Amino acid sequence: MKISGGVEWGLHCCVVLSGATEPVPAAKLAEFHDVSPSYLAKQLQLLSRAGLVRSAQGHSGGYVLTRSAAEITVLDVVEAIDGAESAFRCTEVRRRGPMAAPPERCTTPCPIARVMAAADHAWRESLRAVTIGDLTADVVGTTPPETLDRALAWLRA
Amino acid sequence: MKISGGVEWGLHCCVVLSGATEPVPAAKLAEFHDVSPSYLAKQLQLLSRAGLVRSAQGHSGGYVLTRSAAEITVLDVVEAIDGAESAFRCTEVRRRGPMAAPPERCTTPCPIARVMAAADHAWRESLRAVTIGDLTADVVGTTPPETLDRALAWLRA
DNA sequence: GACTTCCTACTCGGATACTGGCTGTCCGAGTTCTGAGGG
DNA sequence: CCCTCAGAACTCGGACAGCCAGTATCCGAGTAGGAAGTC
Repeated sequence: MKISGGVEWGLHCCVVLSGATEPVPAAKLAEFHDVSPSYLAKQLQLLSRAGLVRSAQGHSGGYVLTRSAAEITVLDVVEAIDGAESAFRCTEVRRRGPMAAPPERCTTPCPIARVMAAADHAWRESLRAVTIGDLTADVVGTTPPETLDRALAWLRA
Repeated sequence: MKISGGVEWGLHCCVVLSGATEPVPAAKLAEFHDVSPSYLAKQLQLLSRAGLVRSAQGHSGGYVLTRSAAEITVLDVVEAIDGAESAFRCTEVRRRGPMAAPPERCTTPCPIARVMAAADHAWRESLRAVTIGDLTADVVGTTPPETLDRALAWLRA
């Protein structure tokens, strides 16, 4: 099991966007994080489709958050990029083979699927409890103000 | 993000093994679940390497649980087959690019990595709370005794 | 000087190749049971 | 009747191809800003 690497990029981009006041182009975000511009563009498109960011075309265009960073959870970003379906998919093994369970016995989900679904739920709830605003506050609280100003100035330039 | 399909097979096999009294060959487990024998053998090898099952070779050999089903957690099986490392891997994006954080500022993990690690921990704890014995008890409690007997007899034959 | 027009440059968006890991398969090494043969 | 031994069948274990999702990339469509020209 491996989560898409684009999730990390998307989260970093959201944190950066939460501090910016003007639209930030994808190319600038890519250079800021030193990652592939083309591939990062794909992740930003996913964020755009999910309605987390809005894109502005043309000169001085770029990406902006559609709502306050405190209103965007980490889970929103993860699901936008990595998909919302559970990592575990029950293939209904119990209905196969010589001892296949009859359909009338399968009204409730397989116990295994239930356990995996519960774990998946716990994972998602944990991610839902944290917002991009929380992440930004953490970064702001542990970084010298002059460094933050330099970064914002670099983004503007 | 997608979990290996072998995890589901491994869990089903552990439940079956918890009810068997004699070693069960991989081929029989595969036929019981109607899955590829060769591929299931691979998953059973992983369980064997993790020390969850013990293999017996030769005539009337097969696999047996090494300890009581109540002593084997679902997490044990998942980690044996899917690996124990976290699904999220921090690539230390903050240390790259023109605004790279200096090493002395990276004594604590990146906030993003911390959030993902916490979610991963919640997921694992949820899986650790359930044992194979719990799963077996669920199956036994919701299946007619005669069906259970037929299944055990089929395994023996 | 102000307005209109056009043009350029910049932006995103979707369509297109490539790669690593999961999926699926195979054959060889080792062990246990069985049966025959001899004492 | 018991023991020994050889054979055969069955088991696991690791090594070998195939396929799909994720990775990485590119070029075209569309738009905002700016400069030039005109009134």
